[in-house]
Amino acid sequence: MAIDSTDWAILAELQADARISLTELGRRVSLSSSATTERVRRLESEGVITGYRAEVDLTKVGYPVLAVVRLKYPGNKHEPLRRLLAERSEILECLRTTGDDCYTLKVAAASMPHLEELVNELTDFGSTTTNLVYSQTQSYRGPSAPAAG
Amino acid sequence: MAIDSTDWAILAELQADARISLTELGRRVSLSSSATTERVRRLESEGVITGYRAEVDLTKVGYPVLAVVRLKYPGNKHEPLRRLLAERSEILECLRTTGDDCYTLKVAAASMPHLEELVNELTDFGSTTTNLVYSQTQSYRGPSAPAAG
DNA sequence: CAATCTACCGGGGATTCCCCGGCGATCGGG
DNA sequence: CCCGATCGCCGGGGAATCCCCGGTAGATTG
Repeated sequence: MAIDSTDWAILAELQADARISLTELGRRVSLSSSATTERVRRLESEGVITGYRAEVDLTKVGYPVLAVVRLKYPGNKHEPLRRLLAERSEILECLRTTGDDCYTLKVAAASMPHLEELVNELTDFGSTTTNLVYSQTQSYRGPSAPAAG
Repeated sequence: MAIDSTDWAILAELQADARISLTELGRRVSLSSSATTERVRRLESEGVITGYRAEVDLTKVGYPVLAVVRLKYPGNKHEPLRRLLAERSEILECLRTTGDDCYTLKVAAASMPHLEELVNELTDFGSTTTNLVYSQTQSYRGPSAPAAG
């Protein structure tokens, strides 16, 4: 259950490159491949590692427009919204938060008309605030080991 | 350069599970392993696939508090902020956007005092708006193939 | 039609994965 | 102290996979 420094090293390596072999991973964290395999399997089965994802350049696959949309949704019926999220793969991320704007979404669109269409669909649920993203100063990264203890 | 439906199938599989073997990937997209390998290498070298990341459960590694922080930063000196982003691994994501709040950050903290400390550091740069995240309705996903054309 | 290019397939040696037994350290009880 | 149990780790061997090679079918060009 507890995560020691070796586990953190494994997590760091797999967050940097999830496709290295278990042999290479073991080499980097100074462990045999079988011990490494055992630890990775444990981290997976305990739900510490929830999956391995390829990271795709949105611009190169035809979604050059990235926006943050905040949704103020006064109602209480969240099912239709969930359905929209499932249908619309352009909605990359949806966080339900405290505060006035109860949802914060990250949306990828192929063009401004496409973005407009997406925002229109969201506006059915409440008032929206849309901000275009200039750049991703810090591309997504996962957690790393705490400084001490 | 162009991305056909087979490429999209490969991207979908690798976004679902980036650690499957190239043989298995080829099986799923109905291609030989060598043709699959060639396509994956091309997607990597052209920058379509930018990397492979393990996805980690933040709560299970000691960061149960997730927040969206918007930063209104009137100045023009972005270097100190970039340095903070590099130092502070708790800042998972940082988007520079249009609008009044020119940065939107996603922050993971071990506790409320820890979050307070992080927000304090950000407040050095400008006024902040912090929203705690209840739940991640849509966990992060990448793009998928457009409906038609 | 010949030459060329592209995308694909199949093969074989090197590498890796996966499951097994065994070793050393730690811990609690006799 | 000694024993038995447990845990994490190591090493080994067969099976699967990776990686690089040549070869083939279809499209394009001259």
